[in-house]
Amino acid sequence: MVTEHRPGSSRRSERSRQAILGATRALIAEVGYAKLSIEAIASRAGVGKQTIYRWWPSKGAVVFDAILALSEQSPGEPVALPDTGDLEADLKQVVRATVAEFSDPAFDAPIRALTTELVHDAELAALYEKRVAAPVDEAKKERLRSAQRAGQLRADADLDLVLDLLYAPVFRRWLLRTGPLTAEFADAVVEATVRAFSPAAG
Amino acid sequence: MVTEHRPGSSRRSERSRQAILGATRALIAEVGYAKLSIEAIASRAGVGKQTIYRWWPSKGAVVFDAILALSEQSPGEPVALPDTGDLEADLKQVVRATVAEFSDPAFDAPIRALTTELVHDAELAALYEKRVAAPVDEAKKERLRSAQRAGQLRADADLDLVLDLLYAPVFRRWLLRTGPLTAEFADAVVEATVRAFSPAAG
Amino acid sequence: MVTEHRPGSSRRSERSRQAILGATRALIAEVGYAKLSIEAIASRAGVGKQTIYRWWPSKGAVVFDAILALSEQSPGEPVALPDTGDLEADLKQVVRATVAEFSDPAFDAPIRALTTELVHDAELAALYEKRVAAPVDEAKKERLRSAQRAGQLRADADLDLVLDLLYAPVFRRWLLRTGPLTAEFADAVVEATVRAFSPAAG
Amino acid sequence: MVTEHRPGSSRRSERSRQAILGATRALIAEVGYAKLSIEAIASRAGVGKQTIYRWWPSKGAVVFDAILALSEQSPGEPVALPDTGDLEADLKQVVRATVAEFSDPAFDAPIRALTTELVHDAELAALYEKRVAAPVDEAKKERLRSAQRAGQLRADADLDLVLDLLYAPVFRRWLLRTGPLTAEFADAVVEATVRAFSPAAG
DNA sequence: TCTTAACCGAGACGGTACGTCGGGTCTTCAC
DNA sequence: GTGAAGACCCGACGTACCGTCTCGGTTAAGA
Repeated sequence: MVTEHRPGSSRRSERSRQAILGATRALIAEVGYAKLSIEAIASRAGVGKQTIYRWWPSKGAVVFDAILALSEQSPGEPVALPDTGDLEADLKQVVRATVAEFSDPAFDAPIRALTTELVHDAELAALYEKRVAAPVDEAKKERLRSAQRAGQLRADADLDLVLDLLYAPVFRRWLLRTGPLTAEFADAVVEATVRAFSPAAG
Repeated sequence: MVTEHRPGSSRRSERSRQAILGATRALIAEVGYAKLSIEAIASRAGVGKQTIYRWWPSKGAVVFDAILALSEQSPGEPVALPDTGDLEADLKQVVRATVAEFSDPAFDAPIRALTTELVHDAELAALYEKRVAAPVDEAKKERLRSAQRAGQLRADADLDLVLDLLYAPVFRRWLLRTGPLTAEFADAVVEATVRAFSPAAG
Repeated sequence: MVTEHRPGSSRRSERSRQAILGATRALIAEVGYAKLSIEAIASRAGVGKQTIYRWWPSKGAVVFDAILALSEQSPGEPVALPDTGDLEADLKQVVRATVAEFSDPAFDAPIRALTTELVHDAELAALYEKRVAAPVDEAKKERLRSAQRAGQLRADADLDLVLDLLYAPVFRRWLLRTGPLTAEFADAVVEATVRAFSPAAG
Repeated sequence: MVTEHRPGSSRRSERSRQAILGATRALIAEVGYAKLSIEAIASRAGVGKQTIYRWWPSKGAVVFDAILALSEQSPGEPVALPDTGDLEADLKQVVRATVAEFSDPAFDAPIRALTTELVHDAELAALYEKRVAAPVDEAKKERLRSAQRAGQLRADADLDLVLDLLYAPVFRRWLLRTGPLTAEFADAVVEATVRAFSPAAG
């Protein structure tokens, strides 16, 4: 993957590809990202090293695909967020979900690994933005636009900024462990953000 | 360092220590964090590898000290933030300064390196929190308390939350390159945050 | 080849066969025998690897055929040696020719390669003996028998021994570079051998 | 070795050196020269690969040293050949000994390996000539000179030529397996050679 | 004339070994 | 007596080839 993967169009072995991605996920969980080696992935997957080097340019790219293969959206199937009409309640639900995901030990190690890759590889980061983040962000913005139409959010609010205010604090507390990452914290962030962009204010 | 460094109290060679930290900084800038090696540091510093292993437990710890040695506060000398009486203006000044620092190419590579270490090493992260972040955060909170006393900020505002709202968006945009990191962005974040915790609101 | 090659009797592509043998000779000359690889032969010959593996059992066998294809006798056409009636002069001529062949740089590398194969592969050596050496040796012995009839050589001389005395010193000097390989040396070897088996002596 | 080995003068580990040479000899006997790998030598010797690469430039050089370490003369202790006064009998004894050595399966594989190296590496061949062959040849020539003084050998005989006639046939039969390698063959070669250079003849 | 099966170029695959880099430990020697 | 120098064992790197195995695409027998 990394670039598009076209099933059936090449002689690439789908069996090997899945074995590699699976072994990569297993090893990240077992030994951590820093001690992950191509050699161990190949061995665990029952695959020659060359088969990895043939299809991925770097260890980071393998990790990237291994993790994305888990969360990849079915193409064309748009992400949908709850829209009960109550913006604050809906946002609390999704931010709490994010907090819960970050708190799940099964996700922690791989996502840290992925994040490390993105920090040091701008190209990979751009690909991640395009393939994963953008669709999700668009869904979130759509919910915010719905709130704008309902008069629950300033009409002139910069939606990228709103998303930053909502998610960056959660992301940073998780990444750097600078404070407790709880549902209460999620709620407080949402409340503050909604307040900041309330039509009544200002 | 990492643990306390007591100048003069041991037989440790200060000359070697400085050479190692300097070589580390130079190499991070030259070859990047990923390709930084203890051997290269020792060779560049004109030092035996053992001299590094004797005093630091890991490569991360060396990098940590190398970067901290640059920004270390003189002990006992508290950080002071501007307090003109205008909270929003004062905050814009300090957040803009943060943005400027992140935008400086000379700081970018080493800070990314340090951040990567903190992400994967909770112990180092705690030390960083204690030695670097806490004093600065305390200074920022002091400015916020001053604003509370002046009636420019809600008296019951959770100051940790306020700091998260102020700094996390900047940090995340820098780390993941998810959007432009400009003075305008800094201003917008400050305005939104101040609005969220304005005494008039809610 | 190695075993018989029957042109026309199979679907084997003569074009591919020639391309493989030619590429093998070219590569032995270019990179030497030690660095010769099947992949390189296939690539140079514009041939799939399988086509080589289909028809030859080992790299040695390909090299063997590649070199033999150069020197192969037309079947049925016996080798003939000069027979002027003067044994010593005739032998000097053929041993000098052998020395000249060994001294030709174009022959040196391939013959060393072939010799290495024969040293380590008894089966190939037997085949070489049968296909190449035996006919030539028989021609040489015929000349010696002629000399016996002419009373220039002991009637009871062991002809295999005579040939060993004549050729082994030249072969060894060439292979191990233990001394100068000149026409004078060839002459000296012939003179000593003829003397050793002179009817007058003993 | 290969170049001089100066015990005690460097930090080189004699224990590792001996383990490597021993493992090399064992593996040549077990799997043959063609399948001998540096990796296997290192593993068997309980040594890092780098320790081999640090001290030897090639696999051939290791093999060379491994075999030479067996036959190396004590420096200063000259080789002595039998001198009973009967040249032919004495020569038969030493050539028979050579035949016996070649026939010993324990020597066959390693000496073939060494010979292959010498064929393809002129530098190594020169070193072998200087370190091993020359002293032995000199001893043989001394015996021949003794025979010259005793009137059993032509005074003007080229001793290098005599040695070639004596040893090359044995060497070639062994290397290429072109005929039986027996004590009778050794005797016949000696008899012919002695005859060729008999003072009475010519 | 039309199958049809062997042969072909191509190259992916699971592997072994290469020669190099660097990790962290341990020893030696010069200052 | 410290500390630079660097040898040591080890693990992993990324590459080259090994010999096997499909893949489609000719191509030449024989039906």
